[in-house]
Amino acid sequence: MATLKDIAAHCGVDISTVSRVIQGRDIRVSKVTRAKILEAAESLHYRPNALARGLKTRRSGAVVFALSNTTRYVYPEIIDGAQEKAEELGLCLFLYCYSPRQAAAESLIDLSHEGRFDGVMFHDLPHESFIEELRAASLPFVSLNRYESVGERYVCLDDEAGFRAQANYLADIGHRRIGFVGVKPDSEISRRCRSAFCGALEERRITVAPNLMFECDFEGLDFVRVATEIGSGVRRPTAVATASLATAVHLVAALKGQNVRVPEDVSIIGYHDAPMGAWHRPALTTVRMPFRIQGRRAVERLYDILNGTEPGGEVVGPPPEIVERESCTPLA
Amino acid sequence: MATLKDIAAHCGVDISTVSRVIQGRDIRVSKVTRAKILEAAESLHYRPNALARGLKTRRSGAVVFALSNTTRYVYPEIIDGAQEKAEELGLCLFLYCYSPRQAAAESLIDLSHEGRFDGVMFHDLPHESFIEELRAASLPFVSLNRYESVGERYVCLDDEAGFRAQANYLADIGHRRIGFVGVKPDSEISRRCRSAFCGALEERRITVAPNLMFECDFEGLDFVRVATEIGSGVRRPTAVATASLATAVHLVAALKGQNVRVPEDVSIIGYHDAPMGAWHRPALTTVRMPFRIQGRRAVERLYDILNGTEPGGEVVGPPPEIVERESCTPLA
DNA sequence: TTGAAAGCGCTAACAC
DNA sequence: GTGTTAGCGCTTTCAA
Repeated sequence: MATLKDIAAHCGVDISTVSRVIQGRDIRVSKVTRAKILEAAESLHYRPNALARGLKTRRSGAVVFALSNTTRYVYPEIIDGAQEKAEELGLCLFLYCYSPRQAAAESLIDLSHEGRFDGVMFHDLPHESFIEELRAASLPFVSLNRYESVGERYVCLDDEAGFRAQANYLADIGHRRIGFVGVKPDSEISRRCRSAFCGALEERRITVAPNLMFECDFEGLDFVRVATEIGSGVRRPTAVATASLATAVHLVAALKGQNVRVPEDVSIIGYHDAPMGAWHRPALTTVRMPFRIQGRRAVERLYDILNGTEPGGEVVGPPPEIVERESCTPLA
Repeated sequence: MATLKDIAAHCGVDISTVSRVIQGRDIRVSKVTRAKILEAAESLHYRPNALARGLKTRRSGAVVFALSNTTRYVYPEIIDGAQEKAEELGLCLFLYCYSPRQAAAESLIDLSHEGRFDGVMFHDLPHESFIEELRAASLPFVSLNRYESVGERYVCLDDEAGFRAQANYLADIGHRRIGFVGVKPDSEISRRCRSAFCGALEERRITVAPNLMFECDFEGLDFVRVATEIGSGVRRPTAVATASLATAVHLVAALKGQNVRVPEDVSIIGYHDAPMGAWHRPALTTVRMPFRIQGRRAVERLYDILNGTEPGGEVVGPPPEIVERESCTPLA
């Protein structure tokens, strides 16, 4: 690999001059010298050595998106947005998948202390003390989920608006007996989603019956139970909203097992969109949230934090949008 | 962060002595000194600076798993195995998600030239010239898919055995009119899978009718077409094998749209296993492949390559295993 | 068994 | 506008 020294030798100048030109932020270099250096760098395929640079500047120039499981439907869009912004800012974006064997915060802190990256963004909180440990270690972070403990360090979606949109859509197309399948019992986010959903319906004088409020443990097989209760109830709902796309997929499958047809017998609306939503049969009506933009903003904010600015927490737009497909049908 | 210098000062020895002890591979240090140093390192929470070390050794100590899309069902298991082995070897494993905007090989090569990682493993080939470009750039790599162009640098699964097992299972439980839904038309791997599957059946004097051989484009909605052909054919198959778990999921959904029940009307067997297989209704019978071990071996081999040994290409065991669930039923 | 010293490639004062 | 210089934290050869 070519180094500054090579370019300097090639151009008959000092490496400090080359360094200035390569960094591009210094005008105290003559046009001629600059052009000569740039040309040499190009032809020698020069790439600055991130290790040497980082050793000097105490910055690796890399940021990490930490996650426990790659397969969530929403990740590709977040990652793509994040990657796009990272390219624009000259940062290197890696994903880091902490394993069940590790204490997530600890392994991230260790890695950052080794100088492997400068900051981290994440969606899930792998364990209770996660945020506090990052904070105690002064590891710059951005949360993609709003949690009370996060303070100002979040870039999140407007889930209140999302669930209100979901509720209003069902009401708009005539549904009155409505169910809701949330996720992750007892989390703050779970509560927030539920109350936004129910609140929007209440404004329209629609109440969600307690026996139609569910919370599904993703890891288990609770969908079967939910589907049974939905399918066999005396007053079956005409529509059910779910708090994720995957939940909708599983619910439809489980309902099928109960001989409940979607959308003929019951309409299902998901939350978040992904290719699966369109592939699925019936294609899933859902609420589209701006994940790509969230990814972009998260990296941008991490960049700001690394540079000493710390603007307040942020809710990214644009507003949620209903994607109408096959799984919801108006109530005649 | 504590440095070697801090520890040296703390113990009243030279930093070179500390360096030897920290690396752990040098016996030319007295027991007493060693213990003292180790204790100091512990209490100061010393972490070697990967940038400084890498600058000197010309090794970053990081390897990358490159992929285009995180959501594939098989990745978590590969990643977990890879991560596990990386921990054992003292390597740092990052995922790198190349974007559609970039030339994948080029961006990986650039990053490696910056010294950000030493080698790369990957499952998919993002573009035709990928391998050749990596090779031309002398970037160490391991492919998780066997391709002719890869040479010896692969660690792959025994898909021939997998598809034979799949075929034999269906035959064992009495099916004779059998269909097959492959993926990715015209790829080498697609051809290999198909011929292994058909070959195993032919040995039992079962022929797969040409109109029951499908290749589904994942991105499109071909599943509906396939399901229609399967469902409406005069001689409907009693069982259909698919080349992925996701294919099985989509196929079941699409068949449902044709009022074809699984497994009552037709048995479906997937390929590869993942949590989705158990969650799905009907739960999916499938062929379990040793992905975790593949991930482990890939990192191990990358490590070997980085250290100058280049053993031959490798097919990892143990042999495939049929996971019997609900989607297949014996033919009476 | 331990220390001295050079240098990996780069940045950033500072001097000219 | 350009060069000189010191040093980031570490490894490794050589000498003691």
